[in-house]
Amino acid sequence: MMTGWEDVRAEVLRRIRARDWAPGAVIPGEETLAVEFGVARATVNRALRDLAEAGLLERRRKAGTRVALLPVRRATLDIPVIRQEVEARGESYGHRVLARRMEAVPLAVAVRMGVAAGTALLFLETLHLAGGRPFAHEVRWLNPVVVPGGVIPDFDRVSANEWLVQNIAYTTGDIAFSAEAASGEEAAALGLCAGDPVFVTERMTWAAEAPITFVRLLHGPGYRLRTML
Amino acid sequence: MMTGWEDVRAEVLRRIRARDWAPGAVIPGEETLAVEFGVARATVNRALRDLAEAGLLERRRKAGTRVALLPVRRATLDIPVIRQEVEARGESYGHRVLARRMEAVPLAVAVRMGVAAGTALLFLETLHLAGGRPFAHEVRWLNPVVVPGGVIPDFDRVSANEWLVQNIAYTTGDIAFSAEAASGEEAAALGLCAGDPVFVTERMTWAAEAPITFVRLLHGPGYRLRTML
DNA sequence: TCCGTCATTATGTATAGACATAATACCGTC
DNA sequence: GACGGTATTATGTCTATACATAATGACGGA
Repeated sequence: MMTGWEDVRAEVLRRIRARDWAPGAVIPGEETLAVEFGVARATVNRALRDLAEAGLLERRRKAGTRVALLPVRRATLDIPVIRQEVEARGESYGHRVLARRMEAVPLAVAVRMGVAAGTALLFLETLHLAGGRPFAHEVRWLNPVVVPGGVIPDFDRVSANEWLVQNIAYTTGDIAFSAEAASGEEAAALGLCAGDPVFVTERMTWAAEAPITFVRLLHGPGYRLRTML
Repeated sequence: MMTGWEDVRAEVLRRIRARDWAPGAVIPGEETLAVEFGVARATVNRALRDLAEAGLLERRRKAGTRVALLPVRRATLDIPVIRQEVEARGESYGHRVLARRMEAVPLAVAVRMGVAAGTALLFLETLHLAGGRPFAHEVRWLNPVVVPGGVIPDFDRVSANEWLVQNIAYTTGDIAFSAEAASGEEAAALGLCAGDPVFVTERMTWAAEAPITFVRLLHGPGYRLRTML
């Protein structure tokens, strides 16, 4: 029975997979489908919109809805706070602040953050532990200007990661992942050998056009970032 | 003026960021907000649902809507066909099939694919080129059973990646990313030295409970997987 | 033939009203 | 006080209708 927008979505998806509707072809309009399925147009709209958001349909006003020719698969990644990530593995979380000082940002970071080269920002180096063993190495530049009240904690009790999520949360930003060879210092911190491959996450965070923080997070071998399609 | 669900979403987001509504706190109900904003409840619902999908609100029937305590940031990754990815960089795409044969799957792959150990699947090894230079090295096991008509092309003209998207598309699956050291063979294919860090993408694809394909994709240094928050 | 204008059309969104559902909170019983 | 059933309630969804918007395609003038 076709009672709900998820049923409509399932049936539309079935027809796409079964090639009843060929890739690139225009599918019937919402009104037509609504009549066929015996539901309101709004219900069909909800179903088709959902499939369009997933990248399987392409919709344009007046032009209609067509099956995506080369569907770009869209995966959603959850970016948890590191403590949660560790605890989700059933291990105990801990962290050690290795460095915390005001420092002139290197050029590469200044460019990424959109601040003048040589600007002094708070530099933080932290080691995240899972079950007492190194889990991730974090290097962070934090813009002290944007902190409400101007009071920045020492991050001994709450990691910068978690403190930021709770205090400057609801921001925008971008993330990039890559593989690199660990430098001598990085390797030492993570208990690896220099040159070992590390999984690098670089994240830039903004709040209302103001740069908040730039983080570079290193995970040793064995780390996997997972998601469902 | 509060005329559309995006305006409602913007205002709610503003209040969350401004801490008018504290993290963890219950916000007013849909009906209340609808009256306050002068819109229908369905409009408020659309806005709040959108923010909940983004991970900023948590909604439960009867319990109401509350501001997420530790908002898990949700990033959406687009997984394009490799040819598109290369062409988007302004480089010309090409690929070479290095191996194509029926082969018993290794245990690790059999487990991941959910087939009996030793099952013979189609083994493919491909090198993807960008501007004539190695871009990615692909190792793939493909289940020939699921191919419509049973006819599998030689993938000389169209890469398996693209052929699958067009022919067995609209599937489910999962992806994992990691950093590894290149083996001698892998390094040779990509023009690297053994032990160099490579960015590894492993993807398992299913269609209606049947395993379709397992791919292991290696990108050399310099590759970055990017997304917006 | 080319080009700008305008009617057409499919999707996008808003609305009021209704019922469904899940989960809490309350209340009575033991 | 502990327990279990039930009323209450906020969200989830559907419907019918209406208008908004964008983009196409047809038409007509230069």
